[in-house]
Amino acid sequence: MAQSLGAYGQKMSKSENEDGMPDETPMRLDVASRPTIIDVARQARVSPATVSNVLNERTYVEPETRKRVLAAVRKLGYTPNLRARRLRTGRADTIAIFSSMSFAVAGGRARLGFTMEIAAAAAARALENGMALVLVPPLSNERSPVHDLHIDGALVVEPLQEDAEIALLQSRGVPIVCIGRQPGTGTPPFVDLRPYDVARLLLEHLYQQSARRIALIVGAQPRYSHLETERAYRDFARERRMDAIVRPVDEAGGEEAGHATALELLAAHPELDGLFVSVDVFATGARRAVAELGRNVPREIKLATRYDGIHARECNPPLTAVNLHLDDIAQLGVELLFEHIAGRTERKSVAGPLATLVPRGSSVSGV
Amino acid sequence: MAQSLGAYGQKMSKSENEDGMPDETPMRLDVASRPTIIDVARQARVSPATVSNVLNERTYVEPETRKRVLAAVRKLGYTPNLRARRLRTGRADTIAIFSSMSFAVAGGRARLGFTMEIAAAAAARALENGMALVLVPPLSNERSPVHDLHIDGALVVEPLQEDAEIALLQSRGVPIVCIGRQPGTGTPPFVDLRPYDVARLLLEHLYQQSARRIALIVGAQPRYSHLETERAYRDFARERRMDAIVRPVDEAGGEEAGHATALELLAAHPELDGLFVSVDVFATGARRAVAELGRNVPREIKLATRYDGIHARECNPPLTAVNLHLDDIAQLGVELLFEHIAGRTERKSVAGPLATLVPRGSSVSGV
DNA sequence: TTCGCGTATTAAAACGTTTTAATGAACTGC
DNA sequence: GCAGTTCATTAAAACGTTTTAATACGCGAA
Repeated sequence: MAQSLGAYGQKMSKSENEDGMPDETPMRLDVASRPTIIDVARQARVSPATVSNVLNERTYVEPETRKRVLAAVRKLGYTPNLRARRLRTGRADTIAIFSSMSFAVAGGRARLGFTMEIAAAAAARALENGMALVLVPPLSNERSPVHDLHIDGALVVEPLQEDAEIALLQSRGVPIVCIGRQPGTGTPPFVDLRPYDVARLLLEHLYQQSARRIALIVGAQPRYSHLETERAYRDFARERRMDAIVRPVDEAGGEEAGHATALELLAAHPELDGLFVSVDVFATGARRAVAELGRNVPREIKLATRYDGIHARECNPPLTAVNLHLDDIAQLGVELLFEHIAGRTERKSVAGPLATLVPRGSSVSGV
Repeated sequence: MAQSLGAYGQKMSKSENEDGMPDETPMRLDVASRPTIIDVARQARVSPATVSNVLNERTYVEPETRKRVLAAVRKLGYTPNLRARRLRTGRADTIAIFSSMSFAVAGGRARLGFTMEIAAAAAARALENGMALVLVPPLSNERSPVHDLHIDGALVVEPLQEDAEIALLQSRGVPIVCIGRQPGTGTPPFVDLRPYDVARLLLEHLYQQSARRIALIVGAQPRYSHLETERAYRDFARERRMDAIVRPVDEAGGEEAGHATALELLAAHPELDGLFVSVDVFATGARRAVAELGRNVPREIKLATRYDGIHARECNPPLTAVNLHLDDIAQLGVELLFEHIAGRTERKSVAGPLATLVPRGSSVSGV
């Protein structure tokens, strides 16, 4: 049993009960300042520590005491001051999302869709767990204000092999989870987008649609998805005894680069009947090139891309792609990040859900 | 002149100078904990208050003292602990961006582009001013964690007339700036997207391309842009002695609703030769409907939409639209918000930049 | 010499939590 | 009936700043 009514009870009965005369507590004349944990403690005739213990479920507290505290919390409409809590605990209740591709620059609009789709889902997930998600544009100058951002962890979308953001975050000891593995060694934990499987899925589909001479147009940057896509393609080509024809293209070139590359490719290899263009902006450019050359899609040439974003859907004909289930991916990423923030660092990676094929008019007739 | 070397100087010379024997300061064995303002003060032989004054330029401090402090800051690599600063000052160094349309749900993808384009630009702007931008998905349940988000201000994108988010924020006294005016009375400060001018611009363009019977498909939700678009259209029709044909469509219907509405509209009014579809997803649906009816675009029917997002660009033919200069809009919004946060609440609105026409194949032949 | 007086600096309070160590009541077992 | 234990609760310290009120110094005037 609890011994009852210490100093707090005493003070309490003097200053807060029904008598109209608050004694030492100065009258609250100031504008609606929020009640503090001390106000709650007074109201419930316990110490601030007990209130804290009730709210954070850190210690066993007598059911009756707990009830008094909760009643006081409700009555006063108390919500803890996050700034104070953060100072004390050192937490930030915030995670950030980084994209190694510029959020706003041209060509990046495609990526913008990808990153932002993840960001939106991650924001929802984070908020459900009482964390805010902040958007971090790429650091421009050396001495960027990003440096004194206070975050508990970071999500990094499809990082490059030598990623400046990641290096910076690691040097600050900030837990990181990548959406898509970082190439190279010492990679941070990540959600596996399974780019190899995705590429195989799309290639098998093209083959099944009777494409027999398939070329690959892929991003030139050292991202895991690009590297694995190429590996999957080469494996596929070897198994099918198909010439491997690969064109790496700088991502910054955008649709125009895809267009130019496809033109060159089809001139050099008129026999092609399939094009796997793994970056969606390249794919819309390639589709335009095919049209200009008077080749029918999908009858003469079948096209497929990876990310089923707006580019793929709005193309004409719409592009066969895969649904990567980015909202699930984002959720997995946030959960993994929370684990690492909490110090449970066992899981180094999580496999994303199986991507599902979305067959469209660019590879299937009459869809 | 400053009197020199009080207690801080004394302590200093004992514990920190070249002698290898730190006296009372316990040896720092713990892992790289960041230097505090007290460490800096010791190093510079001043009080923490002086360091604070130097860094915040709040008081005149003797040039020499200032120099010592700055040197100490550099030497120790001191950066202020934001959590402590925020507790003391009550600031959050954070703004949020709200969209009244779901970030993630289907149909909202269109809006996702719009909101996210603004969010990306706003994030960059905010960060330059030492503020973080957090993404806030729409509040789902009554008791959402959004409630205890700590922010200094909020950006709200194209709010509805009775906007739950805005009501909540206002009740908490959070400064708000809307991107696009809120309909009704008591509207928060806003960046004017000038929807009337935008609509006029597009209608004049269609007219100039010799469309003479133009109908309007517009969002049914009470957003300022929809209301003003309709007003502009009616004014335009009256001036040109044209029948006003308006179809309000629920935004949630997405492309399919646009498609259905256009079919109905063209059946009821076969004489139409122009369609102003102000919501981009509706527009792609409408374009599909026109194609199914065997009417040529742009020869027989000219199409235009408002937001030049990916939908408009990837349509076939691409849709005539306007460049709203969302990055500039975002910048203006952030600046206006900062003013209001700082208490300078004179400016109630800012006019956005003039939208510029982007003529495309949906209204101009051979573009 | 003394008495203000302006001023650069500082001591100490305050912000509102969480956490650690202490308290003291009740209970157990001898 | 007393030492030892358990356990609910609490006092007080701590987190690292900013801000307010006080301090001590130099200087000019009386």
